Order: sequence, then C-alpha cells, then structure tokens
Amino acid sequence: MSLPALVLDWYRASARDLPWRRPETTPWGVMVSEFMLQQTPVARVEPVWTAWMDRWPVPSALAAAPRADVLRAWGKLGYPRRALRLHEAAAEIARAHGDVVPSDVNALEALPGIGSYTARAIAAFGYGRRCPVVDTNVRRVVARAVHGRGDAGPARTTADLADVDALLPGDDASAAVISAGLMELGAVVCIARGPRCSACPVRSVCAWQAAGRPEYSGPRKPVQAFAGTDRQVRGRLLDVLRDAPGPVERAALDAAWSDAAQRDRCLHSLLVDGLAEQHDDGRFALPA
DNA sequence: AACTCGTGGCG
DNA sequence: TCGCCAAGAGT
Repeated sequence: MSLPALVLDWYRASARDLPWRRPETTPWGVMVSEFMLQQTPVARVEPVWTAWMDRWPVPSALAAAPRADVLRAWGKLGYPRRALRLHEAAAEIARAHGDVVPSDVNALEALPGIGSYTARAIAAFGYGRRCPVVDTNVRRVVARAVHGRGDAGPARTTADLADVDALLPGDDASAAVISAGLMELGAVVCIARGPRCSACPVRSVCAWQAAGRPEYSGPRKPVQAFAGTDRQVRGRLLDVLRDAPGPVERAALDAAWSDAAQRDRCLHSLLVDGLAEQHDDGRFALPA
C-alpha cells in the first residue's frame, strides 16, 4: 500500500478523540482550535477550547465580548496576542462574511492571525477540502518517510507545499482525512525525539527506515531563550493584570519584576500591543 | 531572513 | 537539572 493509503487507514482506526475533531464541530470551532494550537500542546488547549466554545459558539458572540474577557478566557495558553487576533478575526467575519468562517484560503489568510498553515487547516478540517496542510509535524513526516532524512530542517514553503500536494488523492474527503492523518502521525508516532517506529503504520514504505534511519545533520533551528527575556517579563506583568479583578496600581506591577528599565519597556510594549491599558487615574488593567 | 512573541512538560 | 520541544504569525 501507498503511504497516503496507510495513513488514511491508520487515522480512521486510531486517531485521538480530540473535541474539535468531533462531527458536530463547526468551522468556527476548528478555527478557534487552530489559533490555540499554534505553538501550544494539545493537552493545554483542550479545556480552554471547550470552555471557549460554550461561551462563544459563533464569531459574532466573541466579537461582542470585551478584550479583557477574551484575555482571561485565553488563560495561560501563552502568546496572548493570538487571543486579540482571534477576537479581531471574529469581528471581521461577523462584519464582512455574514458570521460564517470563510472556506477560501485567500479570504482566510486575509484575516488577522491566520497564515498559510492556519488557513489551510481551516479549509481542510473545517470544510473537508483537499488543501495541503504543512505544519511542523507534516514537515517532519515528509522529511523522513519521503526524503529519508532524520528531520526537516528550515522551512521551504513552496517546496513543502508541493511535497504534500503530491501525496494527496484527488477527492476532497479522503485528502482532508489524510492531511489530518499526516499531522496525527507526526504528533504521536513520528515525533521529534524518540520516534516510535516500531508502532508506525507507514514503516514498510518509509524512506528513512529503508536508509537505516540516518541521523539528521543539517542546521538546527535555534532554541529560544526564555529566562530573563522580555517575553518572560511581559508574561509576569500580564499575569498580574489577568488575576486582578480590576485596575491595579503601578506598585503591583513593580513587584512582578525587579529590573525597572526592562519592566517599563515591557509594560509599554503591552500597551502598544493592546494587551493592557492605562486609566486616567494612572492605574493599569486589561483592555476593555 | 532573522527575530520576536508565553508557557509548561518531559527525558 | 536544563535543553528541547509544542497544529505559527507578523514584522
């Protein structure tokens, strides 16, 4: 059997039962899940997604909510600008698309927070369309199973898309399932560290396996530092604002980080990003 | 094209 | 312990 056929059968038989994969999930639900899953593990997203969909089941519902509510509901998923972009995208869908998530990749990519991956994921998983989806999992699976390399290396957008496109059959339904299957395979079997090849459904056709699983030798993507960075400081500051029932004095933020210069710079950047605001009395809060 | 943007779990 | 990693996007 071919690689796509093996992936298809395996996915149908043993895909994880994730809430956003259930048949009753709307394209909006898929869109919300894709925003939350950007750079964020499934286990952390699940409970937040469920609460989010109960509260804001359609784009216009989210659009009507204050940003402070949106940021609190986002919780500690990380990269809170995603929450603001989702909020903005929802407003645009309500305003310009009749409260219906677009199914067209170009229309999707025009929305804030939606890039090449997310647009294609919504088209494929939300609408069942044949649309190559390339994320870090898929790139790793293709690098190994198709090209026989231990890992993917730097992204090459056009070539990566063409690789995946070549794997998909012509019909929408099975192509969409295979797209989900490629991601699932990369997420639970063909993982970055310690791939579980003995449990792999495509082992018999895997080029990496056939080549003796040579170690990856190309350039590694640099791991980002975190301790002491602005990212950590912003996280600390936002944590104070999220946990407070209302506006806080500057002193409450001062306690969150000792380096005053860095703290002020980060607070300013949060204001610029629309993740915080300063009231007339000088106190700080999440944006209205 | 390189850099920034959170958070936490795991080997 | 701590480096590595997790369904990217925007600039």
